[in-house]
Amino acid sequence: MKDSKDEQAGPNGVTINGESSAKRKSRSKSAEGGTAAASKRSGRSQARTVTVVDVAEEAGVSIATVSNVLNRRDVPLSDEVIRKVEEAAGRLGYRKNRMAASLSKQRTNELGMLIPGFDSYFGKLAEEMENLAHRCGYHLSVFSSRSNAAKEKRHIEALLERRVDGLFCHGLTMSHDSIRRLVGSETPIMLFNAWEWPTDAALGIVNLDFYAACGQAVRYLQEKGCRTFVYLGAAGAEATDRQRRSGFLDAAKSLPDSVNVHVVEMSQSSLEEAIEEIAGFARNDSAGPVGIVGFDDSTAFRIMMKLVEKGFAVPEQFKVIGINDEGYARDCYPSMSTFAIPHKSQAKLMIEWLLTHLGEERKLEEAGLETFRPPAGVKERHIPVTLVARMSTEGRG
DNA sequence: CGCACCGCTGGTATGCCGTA
DNA sequence: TACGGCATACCAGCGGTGCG
Repeated sequence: MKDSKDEQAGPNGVTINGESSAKRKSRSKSAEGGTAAASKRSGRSQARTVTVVDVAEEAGVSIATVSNVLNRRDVPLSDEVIRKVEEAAGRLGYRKNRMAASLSKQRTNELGMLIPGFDSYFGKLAEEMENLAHRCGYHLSVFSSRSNAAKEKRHIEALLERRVDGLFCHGLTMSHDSIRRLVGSETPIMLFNAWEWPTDAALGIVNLDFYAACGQAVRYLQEKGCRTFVYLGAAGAEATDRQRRSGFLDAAKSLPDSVNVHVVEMSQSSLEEAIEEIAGFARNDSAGPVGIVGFDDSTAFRIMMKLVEKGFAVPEQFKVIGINDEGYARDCYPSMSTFAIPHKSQAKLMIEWLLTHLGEERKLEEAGLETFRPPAGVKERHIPVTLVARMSTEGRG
């Protein structure tokens, strides 16, 4: 569909010298009873930017018609008027004043997003979200907080001061009560990767299902002949770790009693100490290979490389699975099995959920997206992640 | 002097009514 | 039907005014 708003943008700083008659007319009312401050302000704008008033005058139509042409294509308009307004806007280099429009509509068409950092998965997710938001006529501002509660508060305050129409936040470091007090009820907030968060803290929560993934990893390793299972924990990551750890441990409970299950706390021991401990499992526990599930790719990768360096065989003695599907998991040798994160479907669901809530069904449709209304009472959705099997569990083919 | 209150300002969107 | 014209709302800050 043709979008006049995209075409009318002119060179920045295009100005009109001297006032239009419509402008003079509208100003004259206040100027008569005007204050000193008012005349000072009007004197300041010797060169001002192009407004709808100028476009209306240039096109020979009313301001209402300009507004209708540029914003409301559903009102009856002749092709001739549309053409005249679009040409006038183009000639003058008219650029919509978002601040004024927001003031009038009580909508800024701005969305805010808070992520822990721009690296790997979060960067990809933010980029996808920005693309989708743009397609729907929204602008997305993304801030990174490095999981620092004070920084989170500062960024959220800044976004709320900009009157964003909605917020996307990862599982924050700040308390649930703090975010509720901070955001209030006026601004809808979508949480993502917010495990263990109460569902009433947000409009909705979109979580990646790492619990199921870690359970799947255990069963998959069992099928591959593993009799010893190790989870490489990152206790410092709190809820993120707890979700993966409980998925691993709960799945391990359903394994036969003869298997051995261990958790190695990576944050509490050096890499050498961790390798020593893990190597011990291979010697002591069983004749089968040891299955290792890492908290993430980075953790799994460091352990796998160290095992190879020490002369252990991957995947014959140790089978390793990470989480995140970082580029190096594919490119290293042996290539590492991992879980791919469907950041595109996660981003799509979050945008669709929030914009449906904002009543933007039409924009979603125009952008080729769908509306999303969760069933009554449902406020949390899980996005499944996909196992990508590679050499570290499958062998060298 | 300090304070409270009022009116005005910026630019746009939109509803309603009038008119050709 | 296809416009024009007008009024109003939106928000935050500033200046003016009146009062104690």
